[in-house]
Amino acid sequence: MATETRRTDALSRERIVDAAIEMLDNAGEGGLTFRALAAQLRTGPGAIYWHVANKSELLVAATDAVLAAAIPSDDAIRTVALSVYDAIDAHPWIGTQLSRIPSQPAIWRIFERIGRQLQALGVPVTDQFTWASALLNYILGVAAQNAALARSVEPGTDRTDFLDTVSAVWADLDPDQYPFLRTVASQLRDHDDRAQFVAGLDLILAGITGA
Amino acid sequence: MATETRRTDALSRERIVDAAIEMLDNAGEGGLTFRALAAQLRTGPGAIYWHVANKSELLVAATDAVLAAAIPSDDAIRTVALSVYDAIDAHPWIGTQLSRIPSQPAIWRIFERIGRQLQALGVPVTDQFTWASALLNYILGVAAQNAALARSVEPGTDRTDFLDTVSAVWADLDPDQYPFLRTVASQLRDHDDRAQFVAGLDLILAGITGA
DNA sequence: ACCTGAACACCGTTCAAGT
DNA sequence: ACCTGAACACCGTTCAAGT
Repeated sequence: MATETRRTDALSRERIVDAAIEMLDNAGEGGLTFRALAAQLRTGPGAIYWHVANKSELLVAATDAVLAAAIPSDDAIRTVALSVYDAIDAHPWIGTQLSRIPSQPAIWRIFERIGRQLQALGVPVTDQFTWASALLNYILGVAAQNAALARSVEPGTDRTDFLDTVSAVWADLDPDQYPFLRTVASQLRDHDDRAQFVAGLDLILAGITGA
Repeated sequence: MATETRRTDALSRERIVDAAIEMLDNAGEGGLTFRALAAQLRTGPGAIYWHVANKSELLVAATDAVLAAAIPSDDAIRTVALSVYDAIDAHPWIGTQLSRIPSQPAIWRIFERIGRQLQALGVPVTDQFTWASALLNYILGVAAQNAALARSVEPGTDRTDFLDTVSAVWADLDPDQYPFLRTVASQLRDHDDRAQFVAGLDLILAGITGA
């Protein structure tokens, strides 16, 4: 059995996915190109296709890798939820990915932890599946939504400037048509996305424990 | 003042957006092409750029048009929520769009209605903004997530077949690692996405009225 | 003012040819 | 078995030229 000397820069599915994640983080979704990826890995674009079927599969693999690494061993719903939130916040491109291909192994693991916690909370068996789904959907949906907002702000502009602008527009809307938006316009400027995420989560948890 | 005879097939932003929506509905996101759109409108691809800045703006306009048409005059949160859900269900491509560009006029209108309803429910002023955000995020996030699942199933395969497959995978998972998924595997097959959406919504509303 | 359509600068993906 | 990179079939977008 000959021991094989592996060159450290040998191509592998893992190295490809890692490089893809790095490119997505640095340059966003538009920055991930098979030509650029191949250049980074010092090979031709065709070589990648030996390890990965196509770009879609590569994006799924990248999303799964990031999420899998983010899920904590702790089962507490708030901990799991915030881990997922922070992971999507750090890798905003995952947001788009989630609304493209669901039911990935990493998502199953999140669902498993939420479900177990509901069991521990004494939730009736008939409600466990539905309520765990509500929590999972909330976590993924809201995190993705927030990532979208973060991405939509042009790299140059400050987040505060952007919120100021929208806030000003709200404050100027027709009072007959948009009384509520006018009322909360000032709150938009200073709101904390993460705290708001937790507040909504707590609302669902309150609904669960109150039942 | 000469009355001008307008040809019915004159190009306009509205006609372009309508044609784009039709192509997105028929062929999905990949089916919307400036060349195909131009052919449909019996013109060249360059003509579209006179009325629309680029593809991104066109997608935003299409999303906004569909959502604006879907929002009912009724203010009830459940009615608004289900209208949005059904609109995204009918035009799944909106799901991806929502997690790309937020804060569109149509979304403001939804937010406005939710907020007004919370005021009518007697929610404290300090909680109105946060809780309206939680509801909006839930509605958009979950609807987008469900649309993704609907789209991910290949046109040929039946939804039931797909859920059967995932259900079988869950039932076969390691009992030590995935006790919960194994328990609910059978429920996955027969669950109703829309009912589940409402159940989660009611959980949030219960949390709000219980506070 | 508005439309035309060829042309530019890219893509993802394939595949014969290499090692 | 794995890699190479030219080539194919597309894209979004631009722009000189027309009306």
